[in-house]
Amino acid sequence: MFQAVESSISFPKLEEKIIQFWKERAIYEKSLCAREGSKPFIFYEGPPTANGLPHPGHCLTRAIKDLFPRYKTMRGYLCERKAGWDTHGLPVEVEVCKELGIHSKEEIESYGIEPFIRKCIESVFRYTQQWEHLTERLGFWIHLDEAYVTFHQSYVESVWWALKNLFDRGLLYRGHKIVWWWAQGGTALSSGEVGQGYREVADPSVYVKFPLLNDDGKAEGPSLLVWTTTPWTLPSNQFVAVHPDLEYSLIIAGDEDAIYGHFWMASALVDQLAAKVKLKFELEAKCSGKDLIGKRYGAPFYYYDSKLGDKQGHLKTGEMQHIAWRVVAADFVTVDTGTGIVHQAPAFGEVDFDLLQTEQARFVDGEGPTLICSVAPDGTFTADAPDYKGRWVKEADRDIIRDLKKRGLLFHQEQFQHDYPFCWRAEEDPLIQYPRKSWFIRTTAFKKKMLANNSRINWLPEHIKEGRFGNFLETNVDWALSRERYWGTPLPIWICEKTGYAEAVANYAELLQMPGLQGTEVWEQAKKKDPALPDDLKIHKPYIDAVTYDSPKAAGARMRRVTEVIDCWFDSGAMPFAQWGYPHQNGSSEKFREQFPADFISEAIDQTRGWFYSMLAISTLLFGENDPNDATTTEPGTTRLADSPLSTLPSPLFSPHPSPLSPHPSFPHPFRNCIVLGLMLGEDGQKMSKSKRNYREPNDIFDRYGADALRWFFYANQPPWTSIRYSEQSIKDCIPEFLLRLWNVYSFFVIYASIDKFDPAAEIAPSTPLTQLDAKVLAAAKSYRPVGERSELDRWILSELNRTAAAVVARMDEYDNYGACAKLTEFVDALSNWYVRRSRDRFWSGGESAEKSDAYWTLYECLLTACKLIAPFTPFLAEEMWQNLAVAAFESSAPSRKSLPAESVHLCDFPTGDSSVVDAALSERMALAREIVSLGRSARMGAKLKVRQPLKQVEVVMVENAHQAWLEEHAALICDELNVKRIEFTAKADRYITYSVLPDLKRLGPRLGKKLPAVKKLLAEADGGRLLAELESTGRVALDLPDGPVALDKDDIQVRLQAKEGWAAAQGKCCVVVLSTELTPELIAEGVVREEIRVIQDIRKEDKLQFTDRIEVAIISPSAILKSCNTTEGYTEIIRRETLSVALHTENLFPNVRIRDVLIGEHPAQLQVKVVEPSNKENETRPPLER
RNA sequence: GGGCGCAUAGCUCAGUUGGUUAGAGCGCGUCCCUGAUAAGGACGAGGUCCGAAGUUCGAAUCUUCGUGCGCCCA
Repeated sequence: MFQAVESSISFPKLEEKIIQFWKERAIYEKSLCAREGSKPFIFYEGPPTANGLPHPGHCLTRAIKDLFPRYKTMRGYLCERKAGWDTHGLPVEVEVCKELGIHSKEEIESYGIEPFIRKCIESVFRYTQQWEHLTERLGFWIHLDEAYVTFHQSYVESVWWALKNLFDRGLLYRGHKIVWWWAQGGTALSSGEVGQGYREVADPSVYVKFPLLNDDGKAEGPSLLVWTTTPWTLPSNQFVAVHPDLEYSLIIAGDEDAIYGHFWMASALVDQLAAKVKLKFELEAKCSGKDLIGKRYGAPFYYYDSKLGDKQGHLKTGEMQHIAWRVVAADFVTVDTGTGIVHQAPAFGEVDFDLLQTEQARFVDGEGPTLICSVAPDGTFTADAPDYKGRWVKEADRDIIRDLKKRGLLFHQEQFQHDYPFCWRAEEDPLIQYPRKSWFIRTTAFKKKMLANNSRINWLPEHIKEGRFGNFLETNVDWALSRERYWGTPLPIWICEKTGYAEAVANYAELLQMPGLQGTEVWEQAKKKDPALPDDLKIHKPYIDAVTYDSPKAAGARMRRVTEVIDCWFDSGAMPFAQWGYPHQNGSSEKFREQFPADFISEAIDQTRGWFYSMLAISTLLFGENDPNDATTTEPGTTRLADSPLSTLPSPLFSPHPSPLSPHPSFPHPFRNCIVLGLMLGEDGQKMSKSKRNYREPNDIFDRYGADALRWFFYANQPPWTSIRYSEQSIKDCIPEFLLRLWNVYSFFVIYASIDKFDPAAEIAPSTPLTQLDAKVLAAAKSYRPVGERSELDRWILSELNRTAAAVVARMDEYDNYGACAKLTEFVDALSNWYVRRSRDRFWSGGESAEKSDAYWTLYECLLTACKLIAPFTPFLAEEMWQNLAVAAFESSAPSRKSLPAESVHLCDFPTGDSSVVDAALSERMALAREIVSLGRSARMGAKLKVRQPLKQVEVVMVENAHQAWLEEHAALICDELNVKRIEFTAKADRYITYSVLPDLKRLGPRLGKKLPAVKKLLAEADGGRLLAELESTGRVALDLPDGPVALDKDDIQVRLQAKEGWAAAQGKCCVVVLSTELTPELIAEGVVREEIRVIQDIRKEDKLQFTDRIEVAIISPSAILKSCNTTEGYTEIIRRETLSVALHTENLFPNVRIRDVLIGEHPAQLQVKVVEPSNKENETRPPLER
């Protein structure tokens, strides 16, 4: 038997109970064991950082990550879920700095790297507990206790292995990178930090003349006019850039008194500049940008002139060319601002630097231009620029401009408003772009492969593939890997202090084997001093920096580790193999091979250039693809300047550490399907932020509404990739809309099943295997009839059930949770608002009948299947229902049974739908019946006729009569729902309606084209009835258009019905429903009887009577109709039966019973209700009286 | 500044390959039904489908431009 269902349900409480149940019974573990040996479904967890508190956005990610593994597990796959934590990186350091009240690198160093790093470890796990609690509370099943952690030695060594592989293949090299540099703090800022610091400022903007040189190197003729907002970069000028396809003009600028300039500039900007400087610009000549390329000009400052002014180098083509102060071509030159001639100082701009590299590549090695930089890392001029030595660059702007003016090079000067980044930690410090030595991964050499890999990934939404992610790969630049920081995976490269020879080390053990090893005692002593020090720290800074060994290249020289750590995105991107400690951990090769690549990952869209990229790049570089024809090529201009002597690129298939993945896996890897989630915004549409308090703490949501409500909100309210606005109301609404509606059906079932002692256990033989408790199992029950023998309503809902299951499976297999949820919502609505509603009489009927037991078996099956269907979505509710409907139902008979229903719904197989039970025609017909009912109600509304008032008849006019016969057979159902005596289907009903004939535009559009509007007009104006008659007799409708006749057949047109005025009628898409409004005394009396029943039932409820309590009723009224109803045998019998009254008194009131003044319809009455058999145990469990 | 995305009812969001009267839920209003009852249903009001131009017989849907917002990158 079933356990009684609480009348008021608290989902949060229920969920806490279920969590305990899962834990005690180890259900998650069992769900894995049950699938041992099955096909794997591979999931990767993108590691979150636990040094901040989780917010609702994290719930979304975790909810989606939970859904598909649960679903796939129920579909029979083995889906292991290994958690992970991202622990390195700048955000951690920033948190610690905040805590310590410091922020510069110097302050960190004076605090001490060793204690600083220990603080980092503490910080990383500060909120672990909250994260773990959230994970559990949300119902996200994942192995937290086996989580991979990016700072663990095993993990770091996997990263080292990967880096050594890349290094040995020449893919990891040293070069320069232009970074946003905080000169005062001596630190590069990450792009996120730079982005925070933009503000609008006015900077000096100068137009400067660079005189062109003739063949003798003399400045005689015109100049080039360049524009810049950073005068301090002019001393480091190396080139100017023009666009080869733009038109340039040679201008003489002056007024009546003098000529102020003779220069080239882009033609498109001439008028604008002339207006600005209020001078007359006389056009002397025009040329194309191409014609300027290669021309030499005089450097704006002399500082490097003596060394480089006349210096030439050999081009790779064999010719000679000057290496500096030359016009070069560049696509990035525009005519938006400035002069179309762009000053290039490669030290202080990324595009400028790229251009320098392109130039370098044209020259023979060693003969090309090198970087000019007259600024020191602290942002002051070096001795290279003696006039300004030691002065802060921004502060020197004014004097630089003055100097240019003095030398006649300044053409114009103004203030320029633009956005410029400042340091977020020191608001007054502007950032400058500055070159730093950096280590790079040569990802550009794998661009084609990454694109090929990407093209085979199933991205959701699809536009990510060609859009954001594809574009990002197209503009790929080498990955700047190193960070001049402290808390991160140390770059495992040791360099000979004498020769510069470098080598990579794959793991700690390998390092310990190195000749002449020294420095490990630093770690050992620290550990001795503090045994609590985690061993994983020994391969971190500062300990690892102390480890040195003999150089193989120079006797007596030491190999020392480079000081940098690496970008923490490399850590997380290495997780496909690093999570197993591959290749050094025992068994890691097998594990890696088995769990690679992932079938499914999901993160938010901000991970496009983060985790999604780092995973794809690392996997593509390390594991490639088994395609011998796919040679890699280096794209010109995209590689960085390499300091390392490795200039030739070995094939990526070559590896000194052969991969155990042999042959190399096919693309895509390391992930096949990726759901890119939208960002979750706060209640106000802004980014969620703690200080704005525009969202609620996850725990608070769980306590108020429950995890199922939150999950359903995520899955069912919108496709997961739209940005979701946190909406408390929407989460709340999920409860009545879905959870509670299903719960009500479930509770209805249990209430009636208990009253009627519907007991599946008593009917199914002990030997029957019960595990799945699906239709096949239920069929073994004694009173279970084959679906085909049941009523239409039963067949219909079972058809809907199986159709829904098939549809949900189809959607979920395509990772479309939103579509799947829509199907589930539709089914629960059908079950609740039509099946149960229409079956209520059968459940309420007394005694036993085949129809009643059909209703139980049907609803039972629907609920059992539904709780499996919703299990991945709302796992708690599903479990609660299963525990009662399946587990508790068979508990009492358990000892005698061979098998029991699955211990948990999450151990069940996911229903896929039985197509033999699906009846599409029936679905269509029932939908029609529902529409007729809906229209009937609408017509009643219009005529102000309450549903409780019975009517004589309803007439239904149909557009098509295809389903008429079926509807006639089910007239009773419609009559009952509409409370009418008779239903009539009318083919021709010119009395009630007019016909209009509409063209089928989809069909006729391509055929008729421009004639269509005329056809539309003719049909609209014509008499629909006449056209239909013509169609019926001739099979077609002939129309005379101005440009010739057109014939339409039956398929070309659609018929619409329109109810005429004056009838209680309502029209829908395919029919019109007309009510008969005539009321006879009998109908009125019946209406009164129904009113009276409702009033008595209300009182029963109000008095909290048991369902089965018998009552006596006394009613006294001056109303003749009421009196007559209450004394007419036929009516009193109905009243007594429906209200379980043993007697209906109309003469006297009872003494000592509450008298109620009520309105029965519009008839006043005094009414009393008295229980005749007080409720007791025996009474409660007794079935209702024979009624 | 560049790339990508979004913009539909008061709110949260759907809208399949272009097709006739653009939908759902909530909220609001008017009612109804009711022993599933702190549910359920019907009806109504509420729309410049962000704006402009274009393609087309026909545009919320396709194209171009613009505006606003978000993310990523500068």
